[in-house]
Amino acid sequence: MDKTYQPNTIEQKWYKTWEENGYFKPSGDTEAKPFCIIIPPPNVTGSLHMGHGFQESIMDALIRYHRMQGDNTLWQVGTDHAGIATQMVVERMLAAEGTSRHELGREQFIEKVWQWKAQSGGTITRQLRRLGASPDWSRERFTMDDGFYKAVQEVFIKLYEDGLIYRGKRLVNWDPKFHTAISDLEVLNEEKQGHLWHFRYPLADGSGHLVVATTRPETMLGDTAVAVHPEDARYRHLVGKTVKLPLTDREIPIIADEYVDRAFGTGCVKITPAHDFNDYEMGQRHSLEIINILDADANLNDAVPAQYRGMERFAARVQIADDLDALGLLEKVEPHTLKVPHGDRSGAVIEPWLTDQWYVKTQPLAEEAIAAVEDGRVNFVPKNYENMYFSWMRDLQDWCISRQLWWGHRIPAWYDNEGNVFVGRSEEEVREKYTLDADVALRQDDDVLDTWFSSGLWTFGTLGWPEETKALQAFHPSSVLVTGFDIIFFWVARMIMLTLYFKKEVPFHTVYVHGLVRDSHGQKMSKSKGNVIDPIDLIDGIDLERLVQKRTTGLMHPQDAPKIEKLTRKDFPHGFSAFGTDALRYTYYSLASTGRDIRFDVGRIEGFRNFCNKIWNASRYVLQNCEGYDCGQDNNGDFELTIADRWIVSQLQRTETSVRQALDSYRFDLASQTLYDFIWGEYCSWYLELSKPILKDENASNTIKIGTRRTLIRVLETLLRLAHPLMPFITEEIWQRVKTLACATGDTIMLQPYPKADSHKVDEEAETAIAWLKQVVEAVRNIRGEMNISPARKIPLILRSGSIRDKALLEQAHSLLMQLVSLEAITWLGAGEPTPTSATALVGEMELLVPMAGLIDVKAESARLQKEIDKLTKEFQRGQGKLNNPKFVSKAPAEVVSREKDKLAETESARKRLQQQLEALSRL
RNA sequence: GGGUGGUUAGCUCAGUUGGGAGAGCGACGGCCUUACAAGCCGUAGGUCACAGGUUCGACCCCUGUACCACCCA
Repeated sequence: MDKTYQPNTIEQKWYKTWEENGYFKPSGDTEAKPFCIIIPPPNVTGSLHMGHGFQESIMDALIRYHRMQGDNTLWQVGTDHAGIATQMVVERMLAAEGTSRHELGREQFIEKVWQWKAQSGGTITRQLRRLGASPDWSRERFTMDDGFYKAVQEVFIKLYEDGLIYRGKRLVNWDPKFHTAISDLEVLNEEKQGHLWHFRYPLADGSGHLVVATTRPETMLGDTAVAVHPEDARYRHLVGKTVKLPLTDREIPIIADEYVDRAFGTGCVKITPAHDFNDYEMGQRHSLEIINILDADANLNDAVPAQYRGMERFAARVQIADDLDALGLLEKVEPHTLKVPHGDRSGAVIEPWLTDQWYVKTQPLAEEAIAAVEDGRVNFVPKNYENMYFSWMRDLQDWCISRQLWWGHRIPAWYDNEGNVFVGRSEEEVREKYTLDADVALRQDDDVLDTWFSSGLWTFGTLGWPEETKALQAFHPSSVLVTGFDIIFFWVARMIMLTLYFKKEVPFHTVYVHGLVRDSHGQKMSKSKGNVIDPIDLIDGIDLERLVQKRTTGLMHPQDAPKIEKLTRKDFPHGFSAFGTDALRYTYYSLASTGRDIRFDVGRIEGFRNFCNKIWNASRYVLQNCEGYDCGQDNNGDFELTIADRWIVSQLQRTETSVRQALDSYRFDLASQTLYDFIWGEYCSWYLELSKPILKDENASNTIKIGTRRTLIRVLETLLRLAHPLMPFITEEIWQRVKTLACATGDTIMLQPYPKADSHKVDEEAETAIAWLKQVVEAVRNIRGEMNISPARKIPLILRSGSIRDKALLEQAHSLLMQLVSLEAITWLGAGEPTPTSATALVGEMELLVPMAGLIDVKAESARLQKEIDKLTKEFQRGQGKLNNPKFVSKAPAEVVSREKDKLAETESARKRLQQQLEALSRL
């Protein structure tokens, strides 16, 4: 093995092997438990960001964990056509080429999109492979492939036939940039500083005026009423009268409605049913006229007086305010903060606009979907997301599913010239179904479906539905959905609704919700902030100049480049070294505590790269000492286990239990921590060191040496399997080298059984023995360290006042101790023998003495002792305070009290001994 | 305005039935020790946001406050 761990040389090699050998496919074992994860489909033309990296790493850990447990495991993979996002990208490309989709026409445009997909569609799946993700690539799906389109059609038609999809003219959220309707969820409300204008509307009878307050003066041209609260004494007498709407020749009524907030503005509001959701509702209640004054670009249309026609909406706002002012109708303008709706993709200010759209009636679907979570058929992890889900589901509006886009699933509906609607799989089927003559002209709906409509069918659509396939039978419902909280409404809720309706079962049993990946300062990663980290750069490494370049090119606001460059140079003065996939994945896991966002700190990935290196080198040590030797491969051979062997095996059992427990409860952070502690803290730091004296000892028996090698190699082999779901590459690379020595068979670690604790191997005797040994070692090391005794220098150790147990333990550990702390001799001081002046430490009742002659400075040792004594004194006082409290003694459980008493006695005894030692030193 | 999560070492974070505050990174001191300097050994550093309450005992449970983040209206 190379001396240093080089991830790049092993990762791609193993991935290729795995994929070529079909290891990612389900075992197909129908007796085994099924385990299935359906990937949240990334945008087909997208590229991997930190959020993906995190999410895919979690899924892969679960998949590998279950696969190793022998489950019939499927990770279903696929990509999403991402309607708006993809169309936007292609339109931008066309614009750069000086053309547009309208010039190309629908068919050619869609052809262009497919070309773009063919060209850039492989990026994300290639990157998934770099992460070590192990989905069954042979089953890869795309939301626009033929089979999936069939599922989408079936669902649309069935819902339509069942009366759950309808077409209607309503106010929708209109995106004037993309010229499409969008759903409520795709609208982001941003707080903005604006104004509140107060305008006078003259009463038609000439008896005065009303003052209305509005944030959107331009819509006044579409006002069809003025509303006041029915109990508002200021205005009650005016209800039923009319006002003359300024700038127009219309008279509009004054109405009373509970919805009016008396405290807002003047308590009089203008009502524009065509351009405000609340006003629309009120218009319905009062049968008001609806006057649409905007066109698809959100410019004023021909329904307004001539001088405003064609005017841009925000220009019109200023103009109308000015004109009213000129007429003396502007009473005042106040600063006002308001929520302005924006399209999540376009960023354009959204207009409520009256159009014909398709809707899903959600309430009947929601009821069952709520019940499924209430009764535990679907569980959220962490649990508190269920409340978020409930509160949204209980207040669900109908879902607008039509989009005025070209890229997507075209709505399977046709119209005749009279505007009658026919829904079916194709024009032919529609003609047959509705017995339409050949001479009836039919035209298909131009719109496509919301991308989330098709994503909603993802769990069963990818498995072959509407065919009753074997995969569908075996793997649906899926086991776990791994997703971010941000798409619980967009996707999770809709999947639950649609799947329950069509499959009569839930799409998944568990929803694991992870947090957002942020930068180390807690900022969201975004191109415009220039703080994006590309996971691939962490794997392969990138130098500072290339990183700066990457972050500062293609910016929406090029003027930010210097700021971004400065920040980048400050945060990452050396760019990133090539940390490798395993280190990256391990970092994700270590940060994956539930219910909070994660701040990605590059310092941590370095630590885990070092951890990989540690495993690498430990394995080198083990192999050096095992290859070519008898490691007990012959299970019947003679071998003998030392206390250290029994101890590490015992610790391994406990680690196996904890890691499994952590993975079963989605605590990847705890799993990674537990493994790290065991591998580095116990196996490497202690066990490998403990093995050295034995393997080097020429007097040690062969059976003991075999036992040690056997333990070295078998514990290593086991921990590789234990770690494999988290760090697939390095574990495979090393496993291939150790498997034979450890008597494992098989072609890949991927398909080995996942380690399971054997409670018979838990050995408390060995654990106490090694715990004692560690205490002694640490006490001597402390003296060495504090006294600056060179590690190379051998020192004598004298023991005094030990118990029979101490003596027995020493007997057992004598030679190990000699080596571990580099001693020249260990001697027991007999009763009455003179004590040399020494540095002192305590292990229980036993005193450790390191004679000072030539080694130790009295002053330094006195200071060290004093520090120890101070610590003990504090502890003593704490304990004494507790025990002096009669309430504690009478009310606390007896075992707590007695533990406290023992502790106090120990502390006091230790303190006294050290005190004596200190006094002895001061007499010198 | 309603809701959720958070506040623990300089930084990033653990801390599950309430009973002596932990890790990694960073800092400081010492080591090229035959697996590993991407390492080893040692050390320092915390009124667990604040204020009350419950309790013999609170980082943990309850109430309130402040600040941060996010969701919804």
